Amino acid sequence: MGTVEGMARPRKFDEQGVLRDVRDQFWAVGYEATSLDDLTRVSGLGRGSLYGAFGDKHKLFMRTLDDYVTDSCAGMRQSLDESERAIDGLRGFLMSGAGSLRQGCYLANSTTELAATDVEVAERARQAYEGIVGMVADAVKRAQREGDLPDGLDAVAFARTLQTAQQGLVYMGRSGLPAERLAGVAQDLADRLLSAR
Amino acid sequence: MGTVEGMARPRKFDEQGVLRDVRDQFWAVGYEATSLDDLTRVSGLGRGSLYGAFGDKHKLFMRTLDDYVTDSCAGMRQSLDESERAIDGLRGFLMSGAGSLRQGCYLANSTTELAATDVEVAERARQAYEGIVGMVADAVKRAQREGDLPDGLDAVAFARTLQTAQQGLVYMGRSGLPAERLAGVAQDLADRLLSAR
DNA sequence: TCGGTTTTTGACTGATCGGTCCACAACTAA
DNA sequence: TTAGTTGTGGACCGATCAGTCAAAAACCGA
Repeated sequence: MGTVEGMARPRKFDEQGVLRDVRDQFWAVGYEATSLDDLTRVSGLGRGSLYGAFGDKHKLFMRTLDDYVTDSCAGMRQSLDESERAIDGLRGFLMSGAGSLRQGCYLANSTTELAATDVEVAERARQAYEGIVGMVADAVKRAQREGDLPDGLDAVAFARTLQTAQQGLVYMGRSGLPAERLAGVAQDLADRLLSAR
Repeated sequence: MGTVEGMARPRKFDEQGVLRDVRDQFWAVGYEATSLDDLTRVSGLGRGSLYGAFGDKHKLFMRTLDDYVTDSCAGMRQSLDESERAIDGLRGFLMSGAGSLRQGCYLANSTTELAATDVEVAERARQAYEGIVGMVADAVKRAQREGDLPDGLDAVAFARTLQTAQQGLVYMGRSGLPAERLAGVAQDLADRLLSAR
C-alpha cells in the first residue's frame, strides 16, 4: 500500500492486470471451482502477495465482482446516454444480452452460483439490478418524450421487463444457443418489445 | 440390483427419495459446493451405499439432472397439451418462469455453473432446450390454427423467443427479485408477447 | 439352520483445499 | 552503507476433499 515514509520495496505487479486475470478465471469456471493454485497460476503472484494485496479468496472475488459491476454499469449508462434517440439505446441494451455468448455475464453467473448462500453476492446483485432498472427507466422516459414509446407506459415496470428479456438472452447464450439463433431471438424480442406502435 | 438367484440383502432405502434429497442439496448450493458428506447427511446413506447404487458424485449428479429434465419436460408437455386453447398453455409456460423464485431452475442453475467446463451437462442442456422449443413450437402452431396467433409467424423462432423470456424470468427470480415484482414482469411479458393482435 | 450373495457402515487414503508464516529480496531515507 | 520497511515466494499447516475397502449385517433359497 502507499506508505508515508521509508518507502520500502515497491510492488512488482500491475494491480488492474492481476484483477482482470483473476476475474477471468472465476468467470470461466466459477468461484468454487477456482482454487488458490489456479489464482497464483493465472496471476503469476505467490500466495503471500495475493493475500497481502487483496485479502482472502472471497475478498478478492468480491473485488473483481465490484469492479465488473462498476464498469458494466458505467458502460451501460454511457451507451444509453450517448444514443441520439433513447429507443436506440434501449434496443442496444436489449441486444447486448446476445453479445456475451458462452461466457455469459460475470454478475449473472456469480449470482446463479452463489446468491442463494452468499449474502454479499446477493446484495451486490440487488444493488446492480436496481441501478440498471433506474438507468433503463430513465431511457424509457426519454423515449416517451421523444415519442418513440407510448406515454401511458409505466417506465420502471417496462424497464424491468426489458431487463428480464436481456437476462434471458444472456442465459440462452451461456447455455450454448448458437450465435446466429441467439441474434435472431434478440432481434425478435427487440421488435416485439420496442417497436413503436 | 435385481439378482437372478440367492437373493441376498435387500436395499433399505427408497431410491427415488434419495435421488430427490440429493437433487435438492445440489440445487440449493450447487455441484461444487456440495460435498460427499453433505450427500450422506441428506440421504442418510453411507458412502458405500451411495457409490454402490449410483456411482461417483458426478454420475449421481447427472442422474438427478436427467430425472429432473425428464420430469420437467413431461410436465410441460402435459400442461401445454391439456390447455383447451394453446395460447393459454403458452401463457402458462411463460408465466411458469416466475414460479420458482429464489430456487431457480435446476437445469438452468447447473448449466450456468457447469456447462462451460462439463460437456455432459452442456449436452443435456442442449437436448432439453431443443426438446422444449419443439414442444412450444407445436403449441404455437396449434394456437395459429385456433386463430390466437398470426399465421405468418415462424413457430420455431417464436418458440425460442418465448423460451428466452421464460428463462429471463427464472433468472430474475433466482437473483432475488421480489415475488410480486416478478409476477408483474411475467404478466407484462405475457401481454406483450402473447396478446392476440 | 446354513451357504451364498448383496448391502451397509465408517474407517481409511492420498490429494487437494484455503490460509499462514517466515526467510529473503528489494527498495527508501538517512 | 546501513537501518527500516514492505513485497515476494514457497514451504508448511490442519481441514476437508472424493473415493476405496473390508468387515459385519441382512436377507434369500434350500
